[in-house]
Amino acid sequence: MKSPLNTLSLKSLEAFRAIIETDSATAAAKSLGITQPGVSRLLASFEEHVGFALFYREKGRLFPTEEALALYKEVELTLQGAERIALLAKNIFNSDLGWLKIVAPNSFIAGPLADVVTDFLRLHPKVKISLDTHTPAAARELVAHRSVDCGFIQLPENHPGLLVEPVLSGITVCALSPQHPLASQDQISIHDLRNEPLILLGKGRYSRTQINSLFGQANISMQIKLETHTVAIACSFAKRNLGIAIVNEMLAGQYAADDLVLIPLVPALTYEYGFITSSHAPMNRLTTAFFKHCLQSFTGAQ
Amino acid sequence: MKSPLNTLSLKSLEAFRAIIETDSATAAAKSLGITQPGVSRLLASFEEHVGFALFYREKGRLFPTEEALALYKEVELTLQGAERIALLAKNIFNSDLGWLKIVAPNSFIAGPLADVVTDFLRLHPKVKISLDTHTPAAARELVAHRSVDCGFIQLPENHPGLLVEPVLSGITVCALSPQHPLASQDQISIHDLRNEPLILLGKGRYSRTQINSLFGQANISMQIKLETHTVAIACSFAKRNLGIAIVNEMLAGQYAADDLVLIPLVPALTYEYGFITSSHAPMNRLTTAFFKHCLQSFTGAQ
DNA sequence: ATCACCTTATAACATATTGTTATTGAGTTA
DNA sequence: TAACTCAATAACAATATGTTATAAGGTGAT
Repeated sequence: MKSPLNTLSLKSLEAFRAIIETDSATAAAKSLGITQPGVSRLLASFEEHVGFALFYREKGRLFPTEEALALYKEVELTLQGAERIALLAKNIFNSDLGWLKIVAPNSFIAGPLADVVTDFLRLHPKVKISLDTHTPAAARELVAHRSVDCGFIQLPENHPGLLVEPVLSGITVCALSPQHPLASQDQISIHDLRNEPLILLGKGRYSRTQINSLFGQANISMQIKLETHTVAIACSFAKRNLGIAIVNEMLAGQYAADDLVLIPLVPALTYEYGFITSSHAPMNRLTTAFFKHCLQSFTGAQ
Repeated sequence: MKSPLNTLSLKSLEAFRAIIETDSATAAAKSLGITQPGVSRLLASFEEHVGFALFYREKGRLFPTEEALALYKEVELTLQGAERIALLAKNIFNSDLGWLKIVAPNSFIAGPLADVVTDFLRLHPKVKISLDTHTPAAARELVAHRSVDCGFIQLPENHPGLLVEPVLSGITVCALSPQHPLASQDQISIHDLRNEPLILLGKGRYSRTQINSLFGQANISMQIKLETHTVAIACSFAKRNLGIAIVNEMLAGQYAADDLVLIPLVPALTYEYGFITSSHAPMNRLTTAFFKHCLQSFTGAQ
């Protein structure tokens, strides 16, 4: 015998417990959903394992010995432990448990992610989520090093430690006050923007580069009135007619209202966001469930 | 599935724990004393039971998922529980554990039982014993009703609720002071006791009846000087030369010394003591162990 | 590149465990 | 006595668990 558990089995323990609790092998069999001879033999094998009789047989019935009653407590505890394992496994299987850490741009959280996360938490009531915002560079590292479970980031993205799944794309729009002369057009061309005061954001980022090169190719100089870092701020100044903000429609959508109109820019400039996880280990179940939920929400609701 | 434990087995749990702890299926196999394919399959069956992967396979090796680490704690606790069962069973098997309740006459405890109990406690260090004295009638009932585990009682005994095993017999002796004229004889006949002041005990008990009928048959009247209830008291008066005490040698042996001699009475009158337990249920292991120990001590040492 | 040496997984098979049904024997009850 | 209940056992089927042999992939040293 290498280990004291070699011949011990959970079934024997269950049978033993059931006999103690029902005072009969026949009743135990019923409660376990097996037949009486099965219970008799499971008991015999447990008795053989411990090396002494657990019940004395009298008048064709079973009566627990003192030893059996002494063992019963421990057996009960162990079986409860085993049941906890099964329950925990079930919760994990249903992704009903855990702490999901997500990193995403602030405006992405306030915009497309808000409803998705809300729904996900409703579907998995015991799950906790932490949502943080960092610079794209920091976000990449946090995800790659698995300090967080997943993130959303603007594409393209080719960090070697990341797995990237495109999840959402949107167009670039001009956000402007209804009072603005261009506000009645159903699209705004790049040429319309010549000499218009602009509100731009994301200096140094890919999307900004795209805009820059668009103007460059059309040989139009940009009249930058204000540079900022968030879509919310850009929109709030556009609303005050300080100029025209060039923003991601997906993120600006939440600010469109009576005092702010969004008009597509031509030529179209698409933004694409990706779901990122570490390539060093596969997604855990909760992250996988969240990813699927995102795909469904984004493609279904789009 | 009637129960969540249906396909769960301790072996799977052990394999899972061993893999987590050794970081490899090969090492786990070694630590479990089985082969690596066996471990692989036990793991596969556990993964099938929980319904999701517990390790991800990369570069031909196993790496635990977050889910596996979450389960590990519970698994560890449950296996420790199972090991406690095995340990407890072993202790019970060795009769190393428990509380043994014994009832016996006071002089029997102080006499033959003293060394036996001492030895037994040395052999089973974790065992606790309670030793009580009651009237024979009370002792019978206590044992029969299983308020105590066993007892010693003078035979014959035919209470229907008792199992009786004779364990010890001894002869009747006269206890007297060395100054007494009869003290130099190597035996004392019943006729020698005519007109001798006697110290007798156990009025109404079987052994006293025996003595009475012995004198009756020899047509000798008894000169009873003192009646008492314990051998110790009878001997202490005999020591003071108040008279001759007629006592059980087995019980009086402990008082024999320079100032008290024990001389066999003829015709011989034997005392017999029995070990009694309840006939309503078999002896538990500890009681059985104690009984065997008594038999060995009494027959071996006699 | 090739070789030796790791790893894990799988196939094929032997044995043990765990379930089944049918039956027996013992005890209780009408 | 007949009808019932309970536990044990035999005989068998299915499953679990072990084995050995082998495959497939990664690592590291020639």
